[in-house]
Amino acid sequence: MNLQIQFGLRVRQLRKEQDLSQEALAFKAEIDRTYMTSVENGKRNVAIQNIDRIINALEIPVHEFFNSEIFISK
Amino acid sequence: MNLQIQFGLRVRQLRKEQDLSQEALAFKAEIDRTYMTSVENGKRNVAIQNIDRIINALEIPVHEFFNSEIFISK
DNA sequence: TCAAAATGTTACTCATAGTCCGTTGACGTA
DNA sequence: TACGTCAACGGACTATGAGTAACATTTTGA
Repeated sequence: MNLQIQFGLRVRQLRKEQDLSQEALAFKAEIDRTYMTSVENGKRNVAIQNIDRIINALEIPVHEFFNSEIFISK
Repeated sequence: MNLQIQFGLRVRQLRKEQDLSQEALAFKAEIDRTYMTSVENGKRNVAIQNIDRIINALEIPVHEFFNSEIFISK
């Protein structure tokens, strides 16, 4: 389980908690809907600028985003 | 202050704490020496696979890497 | 049950991530 | 004056991420 996969899982988790569709979150983050899909599914080697956009769209501090069981189970 | 800048500062902070040169850390992370320089200086839109490599080379859990004042000062 | 909404997949272009070669300057130390 | 180490930078190059369109599939709720 690498960080790319974990990142996608965490995005999906937080998105669901906020009851947002992929499209709605993608809109907030100003990225493409299909791109968001592939990010959540761990298919993309996302760069830090897009990581930043996504985390901001999820309205959570960076350190809280990464403070999750998902990132602890190495 | 965006995540790209913050990431570079945090890498530099942890590298210094471990008394490593940029070259030594780059070697551990299996990335280019000159690339490490530009990452630390916030010049690069690093992708998550390289973020993963760098954090692993720093031998720190992901959630601890991001649990720093650097990332709190938005 | 079936239309609409949400999600997933493929395939493509183009910008840029990342590498590899080197140079320069700052800073010790002898 | 040399000498070594380290960090920053640049040019040229290749690999790959960003971004999107078109279509397929799954999920949903009435």
